[in-house]
Amino acid sequence: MERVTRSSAAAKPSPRTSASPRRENSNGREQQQQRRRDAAASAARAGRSIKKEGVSPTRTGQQDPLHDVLTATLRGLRIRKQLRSESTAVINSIVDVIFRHLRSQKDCFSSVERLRTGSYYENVKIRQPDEFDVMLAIPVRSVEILPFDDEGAFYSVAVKGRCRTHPLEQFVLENGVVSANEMLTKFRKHVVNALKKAGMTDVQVERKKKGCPAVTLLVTEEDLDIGLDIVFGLAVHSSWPSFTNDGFKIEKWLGSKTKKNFKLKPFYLVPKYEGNGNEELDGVCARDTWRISFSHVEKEILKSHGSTKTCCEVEGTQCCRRECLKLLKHLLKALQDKYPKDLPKFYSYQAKTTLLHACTVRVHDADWRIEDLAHCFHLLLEDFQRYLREGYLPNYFIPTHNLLGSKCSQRSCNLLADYIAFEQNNMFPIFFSNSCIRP
DNA sequence: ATTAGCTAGGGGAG
DNA sequence: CTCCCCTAGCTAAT
Repeated sequence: MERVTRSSAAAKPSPRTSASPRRENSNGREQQQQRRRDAAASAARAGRSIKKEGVSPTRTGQQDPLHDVLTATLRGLRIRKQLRSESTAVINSIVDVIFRHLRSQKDCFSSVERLRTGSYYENVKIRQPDEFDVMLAIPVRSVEILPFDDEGAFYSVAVKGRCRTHPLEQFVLENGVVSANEMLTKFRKHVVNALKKAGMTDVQVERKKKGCPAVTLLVTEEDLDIGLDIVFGLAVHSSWPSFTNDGFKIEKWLGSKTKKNFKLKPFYLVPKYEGNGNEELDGVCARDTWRISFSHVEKEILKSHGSTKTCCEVEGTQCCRRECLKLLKHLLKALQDKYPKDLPKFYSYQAKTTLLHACTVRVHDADWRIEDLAHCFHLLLEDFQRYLREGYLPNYFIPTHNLLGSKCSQRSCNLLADYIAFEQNNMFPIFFSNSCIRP
């Protein structure tokens, strides 16, 4: 464990409670901040004087080697500022070209809205700025949404009253449903045309993948390959499907007023299906169905994730919710790299969902203090292992939708749980393997 | 549509 | 470590 020692010596935990503000305009403000710094320092001293107890990571873990390991790991996961600048510049210019092109169309695509979603824009992207998700969604009203599967994840869309002037009319099939497949194909053509018109020949368009709601673009920037998912979607302005009624339990965490406001917002449907697309139900083909998405809500609650408004603000207490998610994502990725045969079908959305469930149970900011990172991460891993052993991880919004569904066998779930347990019990040796350390 | 003010986060200087 | 500055993204006023 020589490496652990070396690394923990290098990493000094720095509670953000003692971070200074950017500007200090007045003396009163300065004094106030000095008082806060003093308080933080004395709290840290008190923490250090508490004796270590028990086997699980201690709270107030400043003296805990595990805390140092995790802090050092998080440091290594940070995205370099320069890389960030370079990649956002190129990504933004591409998205801009596509967005403007769509807005200038004569069809329904002229009303698309741009939504930056996914981990990069949620500030939980790790290591490299190499994956971007942008959803371009058409707002729709007067449509009827019918569940396509038992779990409530997939839906078909029909235009109410078959009105001739409905913007989606050109994509309505004989059976009355709006064809996800045809809309995605048209969307794809628009994207390709936009890039061609702008002369962006260095942007590769990835082959269409069955059941994938995005046009994936590949950009090579210096020594970094960037994947840009342009996700197509419908923004449905009507009440959320009843399958959401037992999910999204944020009342105790973020409050019922917050929840009510979220439920006034639209939900999204993306052209996505499972299987080969030919399965039919009530005359609707799977390839013409949509999967529900709440990525706008996920982004917003990850950004303002505190039960108090001041969580993580300079004036407030610092929490480790996002840090826990970064670590879990990183652990999952590292294990997948190490055991590619065993763990093919896991993805970071499962990690995000695990965190959302954890926030729903451990609702207070005090349950996630940054000093308790090791303890909080420990609990999150316990949660994740429990879902894996049960073979059931409910979608945060649609609890009947199992994110460890058919594609994740119970065998691979158990294996992943075993690997996680081993890492947890051995100070995460995988965080010290070559692939996890930045040169 | 443009712009100014704000926050989160990286990182450089000392 | 502290202090300070920079950038990207977002929001709301104009």
